[in-house]
Amino acid sequence: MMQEAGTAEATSNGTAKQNGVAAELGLRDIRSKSATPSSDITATNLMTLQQQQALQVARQLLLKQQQQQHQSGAIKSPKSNEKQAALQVPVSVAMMTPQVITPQQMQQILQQQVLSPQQLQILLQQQQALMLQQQQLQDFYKKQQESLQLQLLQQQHGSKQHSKEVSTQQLAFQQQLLQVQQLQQQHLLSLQRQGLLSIQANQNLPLHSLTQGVIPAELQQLWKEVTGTHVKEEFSGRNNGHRGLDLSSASPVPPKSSHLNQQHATTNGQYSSHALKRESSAPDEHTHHSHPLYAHGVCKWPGCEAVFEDFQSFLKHLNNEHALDDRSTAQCRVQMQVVQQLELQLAKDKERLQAMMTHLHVKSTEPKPTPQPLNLVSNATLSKTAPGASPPLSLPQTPTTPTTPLTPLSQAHSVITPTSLHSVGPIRRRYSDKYSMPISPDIGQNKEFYMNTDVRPPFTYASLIRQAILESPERQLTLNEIYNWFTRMFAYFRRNAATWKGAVRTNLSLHKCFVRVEDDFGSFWTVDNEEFIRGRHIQRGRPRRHGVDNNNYDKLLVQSPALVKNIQTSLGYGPVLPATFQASMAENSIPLYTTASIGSPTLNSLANAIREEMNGAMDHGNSNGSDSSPGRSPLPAMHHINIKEEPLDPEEHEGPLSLVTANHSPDFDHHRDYEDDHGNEDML
DNA sequence: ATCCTGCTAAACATAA
DNA sequence: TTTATGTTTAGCAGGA
Repeated sequence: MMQEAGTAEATSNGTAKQNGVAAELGLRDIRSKSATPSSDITATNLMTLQQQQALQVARQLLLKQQQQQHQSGAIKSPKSNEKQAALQVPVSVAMMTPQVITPQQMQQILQQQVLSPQQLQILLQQQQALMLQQQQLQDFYKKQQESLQLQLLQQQHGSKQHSKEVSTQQLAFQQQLLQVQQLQQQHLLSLQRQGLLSIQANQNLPLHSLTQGVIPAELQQLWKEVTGTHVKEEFSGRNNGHRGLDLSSASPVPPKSSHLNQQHATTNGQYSSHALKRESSAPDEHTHHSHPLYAHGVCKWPGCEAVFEDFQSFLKHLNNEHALDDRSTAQCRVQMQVVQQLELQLAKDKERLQAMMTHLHVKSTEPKPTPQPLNLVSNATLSKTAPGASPPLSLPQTPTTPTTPLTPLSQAHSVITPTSLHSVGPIRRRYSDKYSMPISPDIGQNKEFYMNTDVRPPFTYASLIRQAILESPERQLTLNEIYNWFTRMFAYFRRNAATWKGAVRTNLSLHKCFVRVEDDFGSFWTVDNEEFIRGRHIQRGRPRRHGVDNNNYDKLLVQSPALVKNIQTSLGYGPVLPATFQASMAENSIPLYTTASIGSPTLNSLANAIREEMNGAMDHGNSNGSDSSPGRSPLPAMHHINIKEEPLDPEEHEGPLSLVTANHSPDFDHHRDYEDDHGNEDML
């Protein structure tokens, strides 16, 4: 798996939790058999990883040498399965973690060998003749598929960024870099390999694989050919095999390859469309049993994994099962999209990186329009321990190439100042905490960023939930829809589902601003903006009595859990204050940030108005902004709704405006009224 | 240091 | 019984 689903995600919080459940959501589909550490890499891990990979590559080379010796003479009967197997590991490893191996490293590694580069070159060529062909095909293909799926699903989980010393911006930068590197390296490696391949003699290129790293235009062309020309070709009884698209007609063609190789040699890793075309027109793709769709005796057609004894039967299968029909066409299209997606992603990320680099170098004070988190930088992994790092100045400003994973850090380090951003993301900084700042603008601005980057959004769950609900056409969502929104909008929430889903549920219950409504079709959640403004915090429930404070409460409650509610009730209301007063207290007890809305309706209105304004469009229809509004969110007119929960919560009325309702009887939801206790508590 | 708040885990309840 | 959905509480950690 690209990323260990269950890995205990060190939450910024420190409460390291490991829900093995993890990532069922976004990852569910990714069941690649090969583990790729490509993501979830901490900064430090990166280094070790890098080293390991270097070793792997080196090992790989050694292996090749050995084999070479044994075989004296590069004969390519890819039948030696053991060798294949032997090589398989290193190769795949190298491929799987391309993002860390820079060309320079490769070079270095090569040079470290006992042999001269030239020798190595030769060796490599021969070896490639032996192994790489199939190997590469398979691995690369796998890799492509996996990464694609991964991207589609979770748009790459950048790094995990546990380093708490880095500013959030740095992290964003780092992530960006990683992403780009990943993509670039993928590209690079593929090209590299293909380049190597192309050098060797007597080998025809796995054309199909080429397409995987090719430019969209090329793909387009290809697709055109497939969809358009192909039919004709079929009729003509000729198979101009288009890189794996020739399946329909792929008739066993008599081997003859040398000529083809020539072409490869000329292209040598460079794939001009021209070259591709010429190559593709060569009808002998499967000559050496090296059909791109056939590896290790298995049909590599997406979704197929049929096993075949020999190449012939595979071809038969190919023609029968994967002929040019709707299904195959669709699959092909998907594959193309996959590739295009990758290309696109790469282009995008490159651009983004460029912008970031530029920005950082220029130290421009202006916010860049780049998709990096604008306002706040999220990042959950950052911690305040960062102070040390905060004075970025100190760090060496080593100019580095984007290819080196870590450097960007230092670079970023040196340029990014905490002040440059709205705030240094402490851990998960809640964006909307102290101010009912709508998160929508921020989300909007950084939408793409959050969608693609595995960073924790700096918003509280409550804010996010609210956002999700308000974004919906009906301003109401079922729990499941809320889940979906989370996963859709944030890469971060594509894993550890059990954790955040639980948090979502908890928040829904806990915050008064979320109102559960039932209709004929089930239940859904709406937002009471009024409440949201007032005190989005633990309104709903009992007083917050845990923690250092409120010990008395704890004691009381602990003694008789069963009586908790009663006790609280009596404590809260009875003894202390008149109901009316309590009501007002309740209002006041709401955390300070709501001050504006407490007390006078006027103020509240004002606050509300402001908020409305800030929120812009998204609020319309909801609370009419009136203080006295039933508060109960936008009940959809269409259904028969039935607000289950505290339909007419007393507080509702007290609302901002006041002390009125004081007489909430403990009848309905005792605990609902406990905030009053809370208020009292404060007094106590 | 204290208090407030958000997050997470967990226990528990309930309905499908 | 299992699963999804809700509710409530405890404890931890960050921020003011």
